[in-house]
Amino acid sequence: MPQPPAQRASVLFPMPLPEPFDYAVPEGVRVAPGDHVLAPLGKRTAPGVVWAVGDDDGSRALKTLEGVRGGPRLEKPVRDFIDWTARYLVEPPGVILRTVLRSPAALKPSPVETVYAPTGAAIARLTPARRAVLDAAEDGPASAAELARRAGVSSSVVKGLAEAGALSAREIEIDPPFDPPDPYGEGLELTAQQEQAAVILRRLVAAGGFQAALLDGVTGSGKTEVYFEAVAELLRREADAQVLVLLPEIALTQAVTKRFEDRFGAAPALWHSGLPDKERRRAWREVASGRARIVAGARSSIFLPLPKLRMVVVDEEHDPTYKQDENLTYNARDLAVARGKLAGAAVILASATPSMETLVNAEAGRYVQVRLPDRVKGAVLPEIELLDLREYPAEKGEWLSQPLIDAAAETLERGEQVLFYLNRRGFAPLVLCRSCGEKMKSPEADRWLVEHRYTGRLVCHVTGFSMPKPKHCPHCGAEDSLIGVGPGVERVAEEAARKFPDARVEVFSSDTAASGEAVRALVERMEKGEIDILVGTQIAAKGHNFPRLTLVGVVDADLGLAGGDLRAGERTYQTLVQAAGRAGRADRPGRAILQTHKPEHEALQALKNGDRDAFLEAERMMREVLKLPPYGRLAAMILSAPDAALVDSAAKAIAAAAPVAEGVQVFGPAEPPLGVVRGRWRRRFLVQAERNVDVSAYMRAWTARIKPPSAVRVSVDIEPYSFL
DNA sequence: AGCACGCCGACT
DNA sequence: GTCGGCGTGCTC
Repeated sequence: MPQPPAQRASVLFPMPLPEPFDYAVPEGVRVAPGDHVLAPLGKRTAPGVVWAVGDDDGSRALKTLEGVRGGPRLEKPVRDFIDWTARYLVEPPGVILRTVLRSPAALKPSPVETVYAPTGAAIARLTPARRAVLDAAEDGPASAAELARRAGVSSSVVKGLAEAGALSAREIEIDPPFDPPDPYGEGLELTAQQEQAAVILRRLVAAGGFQAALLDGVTGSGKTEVYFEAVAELLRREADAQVLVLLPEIALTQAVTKRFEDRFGAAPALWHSGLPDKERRRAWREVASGRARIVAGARSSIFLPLPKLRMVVVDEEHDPTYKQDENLTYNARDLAVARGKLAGAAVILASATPSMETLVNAEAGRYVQVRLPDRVKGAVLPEIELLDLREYPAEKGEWLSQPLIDAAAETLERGEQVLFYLNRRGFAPLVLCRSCGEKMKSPEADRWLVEHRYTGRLVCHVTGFSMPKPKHCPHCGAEDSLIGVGPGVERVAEEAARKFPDARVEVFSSDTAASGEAVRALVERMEKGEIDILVGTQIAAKGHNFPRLTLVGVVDADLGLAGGDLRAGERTYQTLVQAAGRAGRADRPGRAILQTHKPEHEALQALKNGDRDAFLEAERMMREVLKLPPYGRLAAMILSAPDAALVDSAAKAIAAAAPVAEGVQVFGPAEPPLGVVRGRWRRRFLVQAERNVDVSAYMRAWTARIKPPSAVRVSVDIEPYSFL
């Protein structure tokens, strides 16, 4: 009998190796691409995933696979996405695989636990201890330890009852599947306009395959209800289809989960980077096995291996938190579109203030455009007023001007809530000496130290450096001469508490809500009306729905209009629209008051007149002339090393190795605004290319030509947001 | 990522 | 004389 040819398997490891490695497949073993295997790697055995299978041509002596692990196979669209993302982000594919395999424990089946329930059988010797356990078991099946705890006895009593036949033992999965969604449930009644939008999206789902759509609707227009209709349509059509809903990290609150429950009768599988191990394991396994149908998560969930992905929703698609800047740099919104293409899934990008990138794609006809210009249920867009601070200056040392204070007083009297928005953490953005004029600077970055009064410290918001506020000026030695200048949220909160002594005032910033959990708690207290005045940074301006919030006061609308960030104008506009959009989402009319020194600025005028198009047109022209995204492409290369001489010599060599290519310009090396971060000196190159240039390919070619010393770290950022 | 090899400083 | 620091290089 002829021997079948020996098989060879290429295995990708979740490590920064340049490519998959080849292994011989043992006789009698069958593997397919996507299978999880164990393979010898150097002196150890490492887990990996089969990337390709072929005949072993014997051209190279291969080691042999050590075993096949169980676990849900990574399907072709997921593997394709890993390969595509690796090339796009200029990373080894194993690095992307590693982020996909975020819960190694999830490859094993769910651990089980034995639970006991009463059988009702009579029992000969019913001691008090046994009686107590049987009573406790009436409350529902539970483990031996749990029953013993409830009954206040030892767990051996439970075992005894099980042997005597009064309790029956059953194994249950500790990680239970998620309840299936019911696509036939009643949604909220749609307005005519929402129904029109829903029809377009349903048709898009019915057509099947990849298509991206922009769902462009003002705050409060009911975008969620509309895309829920598309989700329901999909789940009705395809019995095993999966949906991924991306949300800004901050939006993963009780309120959002509840909306899914109300519509589909079941909570979605939730995913974010802070998930505890047990929940992470459960969610990953259920998602990867295809059992979880609706997954809602933060940006990292774009890497979940959904085998039957048919729809991706990116809610608040313009939100800058979709861009991850640390470790692996990626923009989940961009990856979502690519993933939809590879998986043949519909992609819905929803926003009240779409990014320029998405708008241009929609207008060029690459995305279907769906508009929702009105708010629902009679809720109207807040009236936006510009308050000229030159005309109504605040009192000296204060930041709220009289008309804003009056408006807040009226709002509180009606039992409604106020948000004062100021995108500045801490108490005062600058600390100086009254006696000699010395300004307190961060030791490692060219930044002022910010006074935080709650902690009594001076903090650098860039490096994280902090020190207690000194009693004496470090320059001239004068005592108690250091004073904070300018407003931060803490100082405005202090002022609000002074003006409204009976109001419950709280600060909402990354200092007072450091974890996702703390954010959720604060949002819930605001929803319940346990806070009267919220003084918040950016973090407070994102997609929450506070029905009793009817006044938003923007303390300094000019902040962010200046500065070198290419998206500063766009982002200021988006943030102010979002902040203003907080007001009056339910049936109460809202008001937004923007304090400004430049009421004539085009961004503010556009806001006031509700004229988004005028603002966008100005922004678009600027980008087009400067060949900035989406009219051009950007990439950055960032070097860092423990000393300046090393990073400079490496930068020189790397600059010399930059390939010459048509339509590509390389700027740098430049010392970035944050020249030194955590003891590492940094240098930065910026690559600007024509729209038709494959900037990832350019960066791959460049990085392949350099071999910097190992102490120098090199990272690539495709379409950078931050220029620090 | 691991893990080994390798070449310079303080210890029994 | 050795133990061990982490810089460098390799893993099919």
